[in-house]
Amino acid sequence: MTDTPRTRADDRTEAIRRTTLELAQEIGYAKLSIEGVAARAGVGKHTIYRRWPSKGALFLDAVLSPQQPDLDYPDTGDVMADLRTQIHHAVDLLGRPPFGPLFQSLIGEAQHNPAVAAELNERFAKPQEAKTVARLTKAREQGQLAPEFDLDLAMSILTGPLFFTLMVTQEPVTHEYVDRVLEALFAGMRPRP
Amino acid sequence: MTDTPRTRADDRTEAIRRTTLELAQEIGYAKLSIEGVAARAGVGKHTIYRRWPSKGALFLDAVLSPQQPDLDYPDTGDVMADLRTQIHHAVDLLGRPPFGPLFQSLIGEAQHNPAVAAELNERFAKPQEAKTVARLTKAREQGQLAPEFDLDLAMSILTGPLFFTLMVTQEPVTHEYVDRVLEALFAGMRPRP
Amino acid sequence: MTDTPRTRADDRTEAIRRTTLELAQEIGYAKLSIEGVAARAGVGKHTIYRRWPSKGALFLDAVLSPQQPDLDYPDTGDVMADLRTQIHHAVDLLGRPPFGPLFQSLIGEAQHNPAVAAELNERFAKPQEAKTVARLTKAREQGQLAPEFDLDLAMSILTGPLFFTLMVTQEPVTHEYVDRVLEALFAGMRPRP
Amino acid sequence: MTDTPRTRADDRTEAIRRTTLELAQEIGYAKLSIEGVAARAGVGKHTIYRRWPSKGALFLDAVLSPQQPDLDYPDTGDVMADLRTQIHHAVDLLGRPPFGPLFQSLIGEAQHNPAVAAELNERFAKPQEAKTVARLTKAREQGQLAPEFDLDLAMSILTGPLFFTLMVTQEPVTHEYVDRVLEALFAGMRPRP
DNA sequence: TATTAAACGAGACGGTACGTCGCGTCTTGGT
DNA sequence: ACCAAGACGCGACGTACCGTCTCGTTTAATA
Repeated sequence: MTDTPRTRADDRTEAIRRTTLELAQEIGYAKLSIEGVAARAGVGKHTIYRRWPSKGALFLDAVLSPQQPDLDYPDTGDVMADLRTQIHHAVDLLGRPPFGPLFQSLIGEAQHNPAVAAELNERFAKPQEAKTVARLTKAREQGQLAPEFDLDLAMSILTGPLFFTLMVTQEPVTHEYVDRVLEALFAGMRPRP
Repeated sequence: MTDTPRTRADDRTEAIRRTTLELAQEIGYAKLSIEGVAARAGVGKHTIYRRWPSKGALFLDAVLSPQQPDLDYPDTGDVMADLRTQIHHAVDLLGRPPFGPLFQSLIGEAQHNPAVAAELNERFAKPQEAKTVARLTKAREQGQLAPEFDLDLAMSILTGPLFFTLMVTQEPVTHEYVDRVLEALFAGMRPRP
Repeated sequence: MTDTPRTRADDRTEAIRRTTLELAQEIGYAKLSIEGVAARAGVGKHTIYRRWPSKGALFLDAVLSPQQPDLDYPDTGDVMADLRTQIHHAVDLLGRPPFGPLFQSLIGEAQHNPAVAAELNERFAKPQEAKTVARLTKAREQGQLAPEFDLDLAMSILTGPLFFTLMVTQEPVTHEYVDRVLEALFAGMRPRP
Repeated sequence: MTDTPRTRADDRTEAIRRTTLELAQEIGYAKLSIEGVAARAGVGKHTIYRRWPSKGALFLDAVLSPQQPDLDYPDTGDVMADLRTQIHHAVDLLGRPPFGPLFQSLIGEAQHNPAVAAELNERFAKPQEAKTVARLTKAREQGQLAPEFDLDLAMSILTGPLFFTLMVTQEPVTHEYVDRVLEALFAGMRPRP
């Protein structure tokens, strides 16, 4: 019966994260400031700097802490269908408010700040990759995937197109679009004999 | 016999762009400031603000102006080989100093600044897509591509994995890695009958 | 039959002076700018700089040109009454809008700008002093003034108190107040035997 | 046993005042800038703006703080002699470097800035007037002054001429000139019977 | 009358300073 | 002893004018 003792420090940490998210959603990451978060949270700036080294780190923690965003894989036995379902979820979460813009800013920040990039990788990309690889491994064992398919490339190939659209062309991504991408990836570009 | 009249204004614009690139390479985009560019270029701040609305816009223009980065497609008749060559070039340009870090920052900035995102699209993504689609169209006509292959997806599928690696996982991208991705894309994930 | 030929240059000069006065009355001397005058007058900045070396000089000219402010002395034969009348006029002109604030700013500017001070002296103070001395000389000859009264001091003594009130204490100056000052100056501080 | 605790804030305030005076004496009030004071004092601009609302207010405080300029009245029993002495002191202080130019600029600034005018009055003109009136009251009681002499006018009449000369004609003021003015004020302009 | 030089409007330009904002560090005072 | 509150040095922001400097375009006086 171990209850989590919820220290005062924990409460404050949580409050700061919550305020950060609120503010970021209201005014955007670019206009977010530690000064503003401290004021809104009723907290001294020192209390923030004691916990996070930079605005980027605070933001990343605020965005990734609340929930490990639910991007787990279903397993219905049909890998193509499961991938489809999962990527639809991903698109819904990452491509739409309220989470979408936060996530977009987070990746933007990672381009300027290596520490943020590293932590983003550790806390988001790698776990996600692990899940993907696990699901694909199973699929391959069941013969639903080409046996020579290179699992190291899984994330790049499956998620890369999605990110490209979200971040470079910045067009809205629909389920239908995702389906077309998935279909193309499965079929391959090479003409069938 | 059209001579380019090279007005004084043009010269200054060029000088500012050049200085911006220099400074960005020395200290990085994050520490770049309009004040700093103005000082180094021996130019009043207003002269910069008269031309570009923000640091991001200036930086984008400085990065994209010098040369339309040479990412044209060769055409040897073998589309797979040509794609390989072109993507190798892209990786060499976008993934390595001096251009790589600049480009990375540029995409990062686009996540915070819609105007930069739009111009990045207009001046970089769309022209590149047009070239890619043109090359693939030809290949499809010659039967080197599955006839049902969806060309609208071309950029996402071909370039997406590359961007994902450069920007999310931020691992170095080798020619060998690109080759494996390309091979997978061509073959498809589906097991061969 | 000399008509004044009113060249275009003269017209422009006049237009700039007029605009300067207008603007000064609207926004105050402190916020007045040559840039603003040029824009309002529909005139290039050069055209102003060609005529006046500084904002102060322009302002002085604009304030003092329109009319030699009518501060002439009446001569009814009674010097005390005439001084009274004249100083009432002076107070009405210098102590009240629209001219009062302009004049106040002008003297303020003269404290920072020697050229303005010199011209203010030449065009305002000295002529005024000449008139005063002339009137007092006549009065002394007619025995209405102590024969040993030192005319060099006339301006300081007669006008000084007025300026002090207008510029240092900046209280409103009434005719009644002026009368009391004049009476005191005439009577002297020394007790009568 | 009250010791003055000399907080850090007090020290900084004093340092800024001192620097302001220094700079003003070196380059003049017109070229003085808050930026310059901050740089010289090794202080952030905000630290100045937190204390004074404008360059004028800072300057006034810097000029008037160091010492209540010693313009007290002696009391030898002879009011005429005492006034003479005091006004000589005033002329020496206000009409000569280093204090003279500062004071002149201060009054100039008061013409543009009502807040400065008000504080100048409060901290300089009114206290000075109080002293003058006190001394004259005593003199009147002792019969050295015309019993009907209007003490409300004292400052205007005694100091006005001095200010007029210092600020409008801007001629140097000598002790001898002051003496002549004083003599005239005592005697009055009216011819003796 | 046609030519030409000057004056002109417009406004770009290198500067300086403005007053504001937020950074990350350091003090202070209250609980 | 910790913490909110916020002062502090600093650096950059974006703006406003300064006084100088091209630009074409009138305008008027000369050839």
